[in-house]
Amino acid sequence: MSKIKLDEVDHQILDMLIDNTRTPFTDIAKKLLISAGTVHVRVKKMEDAGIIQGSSLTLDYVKLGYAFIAYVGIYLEKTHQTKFVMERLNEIPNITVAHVTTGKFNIFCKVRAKNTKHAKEIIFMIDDIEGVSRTETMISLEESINDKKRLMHSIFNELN
Amino acid sequence: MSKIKLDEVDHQILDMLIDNTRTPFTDIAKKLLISAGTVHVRVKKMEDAGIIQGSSLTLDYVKLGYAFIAYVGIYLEKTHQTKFVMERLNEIPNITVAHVTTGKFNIFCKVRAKNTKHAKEIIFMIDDIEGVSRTETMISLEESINDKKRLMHSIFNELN
DNA sequence: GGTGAAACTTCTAATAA
DNA sequence: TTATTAGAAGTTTCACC
Repeated sequence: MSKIKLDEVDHQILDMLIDNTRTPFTDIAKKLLISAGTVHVRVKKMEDAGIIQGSSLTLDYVKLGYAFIAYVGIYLEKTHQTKFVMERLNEIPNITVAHVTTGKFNIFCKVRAKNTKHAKEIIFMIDDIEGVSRTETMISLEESINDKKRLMHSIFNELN
Repeated sequence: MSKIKLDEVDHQILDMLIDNTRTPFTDIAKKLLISAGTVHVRVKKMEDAGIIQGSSLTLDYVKLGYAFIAYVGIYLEKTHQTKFVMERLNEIPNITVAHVTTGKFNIFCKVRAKNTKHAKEIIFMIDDIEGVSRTETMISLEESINDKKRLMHSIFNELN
């Protein structure tokens, strides 16, 4: 939790690990002309500081039969039960992320499903949550994910 | 790219790796009462099949000074230059994901920024893209990310 | 398919600079 | 803070089920 200043070496380490978390520390060390022990200490420091929260696999959901993505905007009834609805949304595994938002919608979430029929079921589940007045669905026809590295580079350049 | 059937063992392996990609194969092997060699072969199989696309770090963007999230709905001009606009969006590192959608908006994207002022700059950049007619911003006041594991369990139970 | 062991590679913590 | 080093630990291959 302590404050931490990332230097160019930390940046390079993150840069390699963000692409492949299993990159051997010895490889990183070789490339950065430092020792593997140093890489180890640096990574640990960033973990302890909470900058690195963890690591996860990137799975191909399309190959797993989940090719359908939609965003659902949720309008709540006047008696805003935002917290309650957010909790219910979190119980649906197919809702990968939910946001309380300003603007048109009160809540906004991303749905991942097998197909249209399956998505319909999930959207009906959302409609059925107490406090939800109406929903508006936007179906994704094409998804383009930006490389995490690019945001990181942008962040890092500003931190200097 | 070949078809692959995931069994319970594969599922358990993914289950452990999705939480921490550096979980030693020996640990997984111990827990599943199989050999480390088997874990290795299974993981490789899933990588070769493309189910596992890769691994990445989860960074704490708030700690990195990027606490602002917004979704931006984009209306295009009649002469839909969807592809062109998507490409321009992908050049902005702060746009983490963009979707071509049905519904109100033509394109829909997620913006990660330092603060309101910074977000404004990014939204202006979007507005300035040729072919963009108008944008509508929804600021996230609260983000709730669902555990990847839960979607995976749901997917896996259906695959049986 | 899986195993177990060998050979190889990597990690990690202690010591030293 | 960083480097070195050496023992511990993990990975990967392969001959054999």
